[in-house]
Amino acid sequence: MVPRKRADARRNEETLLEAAAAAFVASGVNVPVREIAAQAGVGVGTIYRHFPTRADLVVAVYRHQIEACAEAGPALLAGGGTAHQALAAWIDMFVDFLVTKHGLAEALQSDDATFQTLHGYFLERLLPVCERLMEAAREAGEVREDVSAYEVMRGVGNLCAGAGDSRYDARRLVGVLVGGLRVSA
Amino acid sequence: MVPRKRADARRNEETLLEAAAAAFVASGVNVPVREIAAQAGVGVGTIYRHFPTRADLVVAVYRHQIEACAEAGPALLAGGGTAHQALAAWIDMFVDFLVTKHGLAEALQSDDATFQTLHGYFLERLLPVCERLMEAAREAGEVREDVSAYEVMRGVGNLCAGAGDSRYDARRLVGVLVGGLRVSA
DNA sequence: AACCATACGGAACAACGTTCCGTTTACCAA
DNA sequence: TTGGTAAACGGAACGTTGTTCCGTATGGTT
Repeated sequence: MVPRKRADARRNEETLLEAAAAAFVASGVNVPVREIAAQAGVGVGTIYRHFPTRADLVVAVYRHQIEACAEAGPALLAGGGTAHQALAAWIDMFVDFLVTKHGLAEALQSDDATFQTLHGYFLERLLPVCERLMEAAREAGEVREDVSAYEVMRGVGNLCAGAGDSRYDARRLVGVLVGGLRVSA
Repeated sequence: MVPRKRADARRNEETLLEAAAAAFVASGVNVPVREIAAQAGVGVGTIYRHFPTRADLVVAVYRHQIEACAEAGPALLAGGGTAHQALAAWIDMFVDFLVTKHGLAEALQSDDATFQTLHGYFLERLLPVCERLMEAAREAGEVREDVSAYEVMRGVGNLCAGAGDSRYDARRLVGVLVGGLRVSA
C-alpha cells in the first residue's frame, strides 16, 4: 500500500542530492538553501518538501559514507592487531570523513535545533560501533576506564572542527587524544 | 591631545558592558544585539559605535579574565612542580574560563569573519604564554616535540565546545589530551 | 479527455546583523 | 546664562538568511 512517488518528485530528489553534494563541497554544509535550490533548478519549497530540515539533507548526502564507517568497525576488530589499534584505525576513518566535509564537524557540535537530527543520526549509527571497540580495548586493559565512548566521539568530532587551518593538524591532535586514552600502566 | 569622551558616552559604555555581561551569561555570546541594546536601554546604533564588532564586545567583557590567565602562566612555571604539571595547571585554568562562558569556545573556533578579532586577541595574548610553558616542558623532555602550542590551544578550545552536555565532561577529555602530550618514554 | 491528488515555484514572513541619518545633548566659549 | 557645535544617540530601514504557505502546474489514472 505504498503509493509510489510521482516521477518528477523522484527526479527532483535525485537532482537535489547531487546539487546539495556539490554545494556542500563548494561552500560547506551551511550553504544557503536558496543556493542549493538554484543549483538544482528548483524552488526552495521543493527542498523543504523533500528534506524538512537541513540535517535530513546532510544525512541523505553522506549516508553511504556513514554506513561504510559503521561497517568498518567490526571488521577492524576482527582483523589482526590489538583492540587499541583497531580503535585508533577506526577513529582515523572517522576523522578522514569529517575533515573532508567543510563545516560538518562544526554542525555536529552545534546546539542549533536544526542539527539535532544530524547529531542524533551520527550517534545512533556510530556510537554503538565505538562502544564495541572501546569495550574490547577496555577488556584488554588497553584504555582508561573513566572515559566513555560518547565522550571519545564528541571529543574527536570537536577536534575535527576548523580543519583547513594549515597550522592545525586535526589528525595529529586526535592521535594525541587517542594516545592519551591508553592506560599508563 | 586626546579629546576626552563625553560623559554620556562613557556612561553608556559602562552600561553596555554590564548589560552584555549579563546577556552573555543568560543567553550565550551569540545573544541578539537588539537584546543587549534593550537590556542596556540604548539603541543598537550605540552598541555599534562603541563596539564595532561583536568580538570587540566579547573581548571587552572578558579582558580581565583573559589577562589573569595570561599572567598565571609564568607564575605557575615559577612555582614548584614539573613543567608538564605547570602546563596542565595552566590549561585547567583556561578550560575553566572557557566552559563557564556559553558559546565562547564555539565562537572561538568559528570561521565567521566577525570573530576573527576574537580569535586574534586570544591568540595574541595567550599563545606566547602557552609557548613558554610548552617550551619548558619540551626542554625537560616531558612532552612530544611534534605538537605545537598553537595546536594545543586550538585543540583545548575545541574540546571545550558543547560543554553543558551532562554526558560530556570537557575537563576530563582535555586531561586525556594533555596526558597524551607526555612522551611515552 | 478529464479529473485530482501530488508536487512545484516563489512570494511572503520572521529573525537577525548592520548601516545611516535626523535628532538630541554635553561641552565650551562668549 | 546663553548660544553654537561637534559628539553621541535612537531606531527606522536595508540585506541576508531560514521557513511557511498557497495558487498553479502536472503526472497518473479512469
